[in-house]
Amino acid sequence: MPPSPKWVELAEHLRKQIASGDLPPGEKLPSTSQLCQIHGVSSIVVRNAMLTLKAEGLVVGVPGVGVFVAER
Amino acid sequence: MPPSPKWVELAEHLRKQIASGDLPPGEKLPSTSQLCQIHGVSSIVVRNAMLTLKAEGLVVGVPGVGVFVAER
DNA sequence: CTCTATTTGTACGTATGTATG
DNA sequence: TCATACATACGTACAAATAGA
Repeated sequence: MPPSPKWVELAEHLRKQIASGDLPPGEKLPSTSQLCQIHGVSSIVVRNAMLTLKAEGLVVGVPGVGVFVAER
Repeated sequence: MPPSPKWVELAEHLRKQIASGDLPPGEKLPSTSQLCQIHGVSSIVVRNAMLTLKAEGLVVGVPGVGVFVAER
């Protein structure tokens, strides 16, 4: 049972929140710094998770504003 | 016209090679170090490109061996 | 079978640029 | 103009897996 990487777990965590409606479309996610503090991880973990979620089209990053849940 | 990030260009470059058959399924891609040297980029660029391609299911990484083009 | 080299994967830190408010 | 926040980019280290001598 290979332990999942931190960034995978973070990505799945956010994916669940989006799927469950806890994070509705248009909702702003916590900032990178906030996610680092909340989950006790480094920026790389958050970075990789965001990169994956963006590649999946689940979230959209807006520079200077934040990362938002995609509309569809 | 926003200049595409290096890792996006690298990912698209590899994607084209896969789509065109230049890199057939099962083919081994150059190693991370090789890609860094070939394209004159850092490991982060290669890392992000690989992360994206793996998320898309286009390539499969095998630790200790290399990264291969997915079978389908 | 053991040792070593190679390669991928994960992880941390930091700097610069850009865009928004 | 300044503060905030995301995006890109570079460097490095360690662990695990595999192949080859």
